[in-house]
Amino acid sequence: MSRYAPSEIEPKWQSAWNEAEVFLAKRDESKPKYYVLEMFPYPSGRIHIGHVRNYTMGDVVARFKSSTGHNVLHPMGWDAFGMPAENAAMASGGHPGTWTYQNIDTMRDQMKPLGLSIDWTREFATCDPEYYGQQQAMFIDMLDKGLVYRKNATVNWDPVDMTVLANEQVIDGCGWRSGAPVERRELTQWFFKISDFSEDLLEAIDGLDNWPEKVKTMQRNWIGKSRGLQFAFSIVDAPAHHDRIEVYTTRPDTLMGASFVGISADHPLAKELAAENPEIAAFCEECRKGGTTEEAIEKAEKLGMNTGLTVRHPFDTSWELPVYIANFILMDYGTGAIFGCPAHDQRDFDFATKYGLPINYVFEPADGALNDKEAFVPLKSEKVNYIRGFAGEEVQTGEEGVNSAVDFCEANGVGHGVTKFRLRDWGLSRQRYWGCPIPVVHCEACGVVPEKKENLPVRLPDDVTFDKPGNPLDRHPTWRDCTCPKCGAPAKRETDTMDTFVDSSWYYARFTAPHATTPTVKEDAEYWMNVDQYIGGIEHAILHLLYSRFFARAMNETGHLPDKSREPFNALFTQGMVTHAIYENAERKNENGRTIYHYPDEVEERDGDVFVKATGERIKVIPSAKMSKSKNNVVDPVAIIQQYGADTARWFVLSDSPPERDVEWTASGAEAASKHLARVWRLAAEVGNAPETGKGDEELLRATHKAMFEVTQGIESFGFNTSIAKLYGFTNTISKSQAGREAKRFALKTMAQLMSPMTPHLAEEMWSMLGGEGLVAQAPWPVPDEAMLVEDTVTLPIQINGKRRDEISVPKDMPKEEVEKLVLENDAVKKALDGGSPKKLIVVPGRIVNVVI
RNA sequence: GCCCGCGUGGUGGAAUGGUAGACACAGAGGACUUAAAAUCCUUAGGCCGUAUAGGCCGUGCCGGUUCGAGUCCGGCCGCGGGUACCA
Repeated sequence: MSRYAPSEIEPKWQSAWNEAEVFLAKRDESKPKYYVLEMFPYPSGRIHIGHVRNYTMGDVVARFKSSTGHNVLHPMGWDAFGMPAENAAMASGGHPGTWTYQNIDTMRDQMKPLGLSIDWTREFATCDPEYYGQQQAMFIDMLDKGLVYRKNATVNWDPVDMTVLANEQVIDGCGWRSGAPVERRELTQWFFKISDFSEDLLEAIDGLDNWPEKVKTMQRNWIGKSRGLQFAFSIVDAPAHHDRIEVYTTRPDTLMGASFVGISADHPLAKELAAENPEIAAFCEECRKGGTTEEAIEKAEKLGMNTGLTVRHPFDTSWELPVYIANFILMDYGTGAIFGCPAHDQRDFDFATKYGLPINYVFEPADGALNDKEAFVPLKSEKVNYIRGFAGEEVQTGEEGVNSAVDFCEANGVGHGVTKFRLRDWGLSRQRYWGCPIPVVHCEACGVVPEKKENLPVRLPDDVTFDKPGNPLDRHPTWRDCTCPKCGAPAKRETDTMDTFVDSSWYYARFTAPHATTPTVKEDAEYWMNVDQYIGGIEHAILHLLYSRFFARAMNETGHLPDKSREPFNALFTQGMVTHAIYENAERKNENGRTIYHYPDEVEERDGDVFVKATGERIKVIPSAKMSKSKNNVVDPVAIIQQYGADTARWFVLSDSPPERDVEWTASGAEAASKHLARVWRLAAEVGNAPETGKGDEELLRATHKAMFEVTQGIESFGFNTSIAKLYGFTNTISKSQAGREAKRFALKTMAQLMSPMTPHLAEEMWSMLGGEGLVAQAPWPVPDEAMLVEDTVTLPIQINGKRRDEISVPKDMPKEEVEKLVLENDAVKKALDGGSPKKLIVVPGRIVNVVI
């Protein structure tokens, strides 16, 4: 072979690894274990470049850890339940399962050529009955422990299709298929009691030392611990059943600025009033319009209706406040009722302005004047001057004001201080087919009864159709029919399936014993857990990671995970997303009136405008968005792999952009990556041409040790792009070096090792060409000799008043005084001083000198 | 709306509070070649300048802290992610 030929060497080394079972993970108490996990993919159909980036990063870590003496577990599986499979079945017939397993086969075939160091014997899909049956077993254990319960919750209801919609299926407040305005409707649903763990989940964040600060901040805010006051307003001329309205407030210090009380349209009082008053009933209906997302509710126009009722202010019974029903108050949070203080809350301010309610300022800036055109909402940590305060100092922080107000109210019999969390219980019911069936039975006599464990898995039926909207399990002629596990009487199965977040909340634990007949196996979980390095997208910062943290706790309490695994991920790295422009057809919609999106390779650019190649239709380009199948802006890496090889693709996705940052995908550069790898290969192939000994052996040796140090540092800190930059530099050094054969051979063998996590096939090829022993994948990582890293002289830049003017070269450990002397003799410095002496002379040893004049 | 990020040459980006632009892409110029491909070399933030002299400006915008700010603090602007049924 006379040139770099990835299509020949890549399959060759992949077989060599397979034969040597290099990536097979076996328990081995003699070595420290290391569990690397990348968030498993949804089998959407084809891998995209974001997958390549994600899994290559994990592979670099896995291979690096393996060569530093760790027993590595690096598995792969499929997050296989979910809506797209049902959508595909609706769009083109067929069964979601067939679609899913075909996608998995395709994607596995696309991934394997990448040469990832994965133990494929542990592969599973969450839609395998073997997996979801164990999930059902855990559900039953959690039900026994009181961690699961049923209550009412709101869903998006499509009144035309008579079906529940996912938030994604609500577009501009309307159902995606019917186009009808969506309503919020209550349904009895299953919940996990994640709120039992609010405090624990919050406090334990402090211990997550190797998690990104931003993720921890987001989780803290999401859990949202707040201290406030819960108290009741008594109602004037109270209707039957309701003499008081219980409210919760985080700002009791603003009680003297209250100007109205607002209740949710789903509040029991609102419902009672609606029953007698058609106008109120109509308004409550109006409030239920629109989707369930926080965003939709927050952004919707704030509407209220005066109920005609009034309540007494707790401090002054002659002061009456009107009671409004308002569309922005959620029954799910707090008590479903608030008091409004327009002076210090912008939303309340807008509401008060709209409905002509008074605005009474409670405090003003400690220095400066109020602007009464808007609410005054300072940080809670900021000192303010209370002009209508009732507890604590006149000038105090908002936080102090709140605490004094709670104490005062408690002392005066107005409610009590309570701690609340924003975090709500996790609703896991889905009215859909393609998910894990909730293993319970509804019996007329016994009520809700869990299925017997020996009857698990409760399998999804295969004979289902998707020609009608709604849940096929509900329509199935016989699947629901069963007998009560308790009394044996005829009963009906639950038709709700589980949220797919349940599937992904414990897969990391299942990988430690993927084919066991219990959810986990004690010894395996004990050995392999926790995940030492978890890698995934920042888009999962809250939901997936929080649910997983909860689930690990629940599994611990039901005996499926050891105590140490209550926090399952020791270290987390959130890689950036690969983004790409979205190409929206500007001239045409599809038959349902929906926007048409085009794939990147379907369009072309002409004179600054973008057109569809086939039809010439104009395209509206929406720049830089997360790659998403529904927007068709995914880039297929298979062509790159076929043209240049896996190593080029791997090298390319790691180089240039820092792993944590989003990257806008551009295809230019793959060619250059390939050229570079060919150059490195050539250097290795030509090493024999070098003379026996040469000039610069010592220099090359030093450069080699420096490369070991710098590349290792990059890998350890997830700076793969900088590691690669150093490898480019090292390549240039070798290429220019006049050193002899042995020095070059050593440099290139080191190069092979340092490149092996990123371009493992090329590394093996070089290793074997250069006479390396065994597989480079199993060779120990090169460790630099500290003595070779020390530089004798350093270049010190000289700044004058903070601007670089000159530089001097001095021995590395020259004392400060001598450096100062040298600096004062420097021409540029002398010229600037003009005979005078400097105001200040700053010498930072080994770094910089600054002369202040 | 709210929470969390990000913003540096034509482009991707580098830079423990210490020489801004490493390393690369695209570009320009050159060598080799009958030619091309491949390869190698040189060059490059902007402005002024005959300039490898010298000077000024420069990390989204405005201000602050510091001997020194891309980096820390405050306020804006723009973009991205999440917002509990997309995964």
